[in-house]
Amino acid sequence: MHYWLMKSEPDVFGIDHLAERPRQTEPWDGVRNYQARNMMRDQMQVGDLAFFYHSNTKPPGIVGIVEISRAGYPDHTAFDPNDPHYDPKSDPDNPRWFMVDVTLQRRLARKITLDELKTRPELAEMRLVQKGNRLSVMPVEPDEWQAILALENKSVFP
DNA sequence: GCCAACGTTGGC
DNA sequence: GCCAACGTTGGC
Repeated sequence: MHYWLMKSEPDVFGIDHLAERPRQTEPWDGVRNYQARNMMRDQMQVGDLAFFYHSNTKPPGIVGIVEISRAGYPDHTAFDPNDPHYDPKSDPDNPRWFMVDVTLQRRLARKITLDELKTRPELAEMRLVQKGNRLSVMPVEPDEWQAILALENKSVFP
């Protein structure tokens, strides 16, 4: 059992989109970063939980929790020349990119913003708040996971 | 829209 | 194997 954080731009695919999908489940496709791929391919397991993070929006932050409902399998969008995530170097016999399926578990009671996470001393080591971080899929330590959940029902950051 | 901080590519 | 050029991410 591992904890994760997964970023998506709400204009492209946000938590509202996930909520509208059949069984509230969707493949997490289009990831084209090797570190992120390795985690999805090798480490994510069915039953793992991940924070759903909205990036490139105002303000960025965590908006929900998803469960990994299918472990790593080839990202077929890499095989489709008409797909924006097409990668000619990936082929079905030797796939380069992998994805997992995520299922919405619940929305958070409120958005926990990046700004708020940055103010918490207990989260100072979190990957998300480190300078220059760009990973779209990253591990979350169990104590960080609990610390973030504990913020959910506190009054909104002043 | 800007741009810093990466990550990838490809010539050499 | 180095590294300059280029492309992308994502906060601001």
